[in-house]
Amino acid sequence: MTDGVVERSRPRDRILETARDMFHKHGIKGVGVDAITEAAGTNKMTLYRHFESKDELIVECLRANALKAGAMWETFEAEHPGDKLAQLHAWVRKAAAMLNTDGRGCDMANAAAELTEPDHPARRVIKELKEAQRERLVGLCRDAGIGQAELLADTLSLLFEGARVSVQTVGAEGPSTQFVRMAEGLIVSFRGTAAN
Amino acid sequence: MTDGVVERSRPRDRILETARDMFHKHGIKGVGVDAITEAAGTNKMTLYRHFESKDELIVECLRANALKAGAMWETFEAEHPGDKLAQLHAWVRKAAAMLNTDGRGCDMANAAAELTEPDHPARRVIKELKEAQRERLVGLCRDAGIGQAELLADTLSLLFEGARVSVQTVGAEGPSTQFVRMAEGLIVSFRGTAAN
DNA sequence: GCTGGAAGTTACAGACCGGTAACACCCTAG
DNA sequence: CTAGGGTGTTACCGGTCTGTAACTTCCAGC
Repeated sequence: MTDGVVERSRPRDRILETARDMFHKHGIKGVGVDAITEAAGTNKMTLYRHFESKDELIVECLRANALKAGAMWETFEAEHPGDKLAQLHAWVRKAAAMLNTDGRGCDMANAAAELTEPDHPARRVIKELKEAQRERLVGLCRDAGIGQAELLADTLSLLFEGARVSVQTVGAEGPSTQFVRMAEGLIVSFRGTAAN
Repeated sequence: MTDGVVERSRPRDRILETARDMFHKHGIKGVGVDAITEAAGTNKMTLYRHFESKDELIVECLRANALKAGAMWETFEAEHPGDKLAQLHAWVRKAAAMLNTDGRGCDMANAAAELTEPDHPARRVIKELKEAQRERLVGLCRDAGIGQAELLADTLSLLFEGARVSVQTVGAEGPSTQFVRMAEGLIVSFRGTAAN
């Protein structure tokens, strides 16, 4: 499971999966289409039959990431049915786990750092997906009966985002080790405020 | 003041300044040495007489950035001599101002996102500079008489880091607008705890 | 004015990039 | 068995990248 994702499945799926993995590990500009197709056990022509350009492949990878991340929320609901507060704590634990298992930051944030052209197709997708992500967290906080749900959600989300870049810059032993403590403290503090 | 920093000064300084600006705006892998030297009003040979490689130029740019950021702290001390709490609030205001004036994130974080090779010379420099940055903020919190200075400093720093990536992904009208509110709230909250 | 070093110029090497053309192959649906 | 679409192969295009060689020009200090 290094870079060679060569299970037998349809070429398009292999390319998408391999590209996701390699973009995540080596950055978007750090990976060429040749390297992707080779690792996916196929060739460049096949890639360009399924994706009209590398940029479209990038966009598709980001969407696939978001889809996978969306599935995460469903496990929260499955593990704590109806208990929105427990689901929020599950989110915190899940976020902390990601900090320890993955030294690279958020793919969307990394992509935004790399793709600086203001009209790059990936930028609107990133914005769109990040806003959807925020809506979900806000909804969770609100349903958990927390006053100022937006503020808590935004704070937690900035904290997590910051923790991910911190892991990327100073490593997993830096300030990100305190993430759970910070997040739990915030939740307690916000629970104290009236839910008017 | 777009990309053409061609004031008359020594070529090395012009190259360094121009590279800093262009790396910041377009990303490291998004800028070639030819483009840098042209914008700096010089040529490639001169660049390679002063920097042994692009990687070394990158490292030097990061160090120059940190130097400039270090000067910021001195203005805090100059504007609020001895009043460490006021300096901490000045840091919050300054951070918020950066969120609104600069749509790109932290150069070190962006560089870490782009330069994925684990032994890239820039990575150790980034870690070193980020740790120094943290020490400064921790010191400020401690001198401001705040209990759990490390935890507050880390929280503020993760919040700020997260706000910068948020600006880069969803824009300045997203969650980052709440940064000052979050930060001030945290400071108040930590001031309440005993300084034992 | 002369000299020596810094800076500019041109050309090039070698590698890699994204993307395409033309053609051979294989495998499955009919 | 056959037809046809998906796939593989090879070669190529034009461009860009970092880095270097050889040479000229400029300019300050003596």
